[in-house]
Amino acid sequence: MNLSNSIAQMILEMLDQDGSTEIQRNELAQLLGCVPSQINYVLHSRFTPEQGYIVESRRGGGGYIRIRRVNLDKGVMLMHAVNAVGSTLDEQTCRAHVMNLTHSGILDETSAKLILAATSDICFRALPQAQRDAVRASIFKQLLLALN
Amino acid sequence: MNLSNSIAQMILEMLDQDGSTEIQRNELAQLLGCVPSQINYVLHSRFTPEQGYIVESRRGGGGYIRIRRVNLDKGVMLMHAVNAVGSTLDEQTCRAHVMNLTHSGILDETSAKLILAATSDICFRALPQAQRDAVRASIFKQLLLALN
DNA sequence: CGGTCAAAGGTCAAAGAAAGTCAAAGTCAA
DNA sequence: TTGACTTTGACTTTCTTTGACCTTTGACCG
Repeated sequence: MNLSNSIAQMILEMLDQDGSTEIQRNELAQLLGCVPSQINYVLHSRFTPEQGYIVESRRGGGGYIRIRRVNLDKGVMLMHAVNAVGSTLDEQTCRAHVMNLTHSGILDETSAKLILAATSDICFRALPQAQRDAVRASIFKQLLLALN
Repeated sequence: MNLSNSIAQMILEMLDQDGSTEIQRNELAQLLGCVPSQINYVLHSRFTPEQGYIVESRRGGGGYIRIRRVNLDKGVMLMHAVNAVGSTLDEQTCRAHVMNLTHSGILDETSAKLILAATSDICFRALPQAQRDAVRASIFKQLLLALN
């Protein structure tokens, strides 16, 4: 097997722990007996966002390269939720959806808070009961679409 | 971990007490076994006003360096925006508010997108014109409050 | 007073430590 | 043989560490 594949596999193994790992470029290169920039090549060819990875790094003393696996089907999950909502949506069901997405790691805390705030019944005091759930459904769907 | 991070962490811990701390540059440097100007470096790279800190100091005998965490008046700015909105809010004005808060660094990109989505006219198709601006005002305020 | 001095803290530039870029050379399968 | 993928290494950029030198402040002394 070629060098790049070995490096990729090694990184994959490190990711298996918890979907995230931090490496020292030079150290890893030495361990593998390759040139440091080889690591960059592997990262660019096999750990791209399209392939579901986020790579962050820092230069200088104490520098590092952090690689995280992200949930590739974020878009899919969001669309799923959008499609599950009909033309009306009551507050309880909406909350359930948000919790679901949060647990799946698709919504961060702030986004979840915002969505809950925008779909809370408090916002619709001015409206007759009949219309509240319709507006909530619209807003919820728009919000999810905005995140896509 | 590198020296600068250790220093920063130590300062952060001191700040945890009450959001404000006073250090002696030389003393701290000696404690950490580093050169005193290293402290300045950390202060300049990690405790800037942009990052929500105010650093004051005094030279000479009995000199000191005081570091305070400021609220970057996020709360204040948000409340300001909330108060600026009456019982109705048209889409244009709303957009202006969002842009404003984004520029001030109070809203990140995702939050801004979500707020725009939730207050967009598309969400209120089911409502008569008269009610749209009222609901938008409610939602916008709820959103800002949620961020506080 | 005004001057002097020691005790802080401040500045800056050079050296060091990572990581990033890029283009040239090598490999390999179709 | 060619084109895509790999490998290498020289050079660049960014962040950190260090040390020499500068400025400010307050106390003390004549």
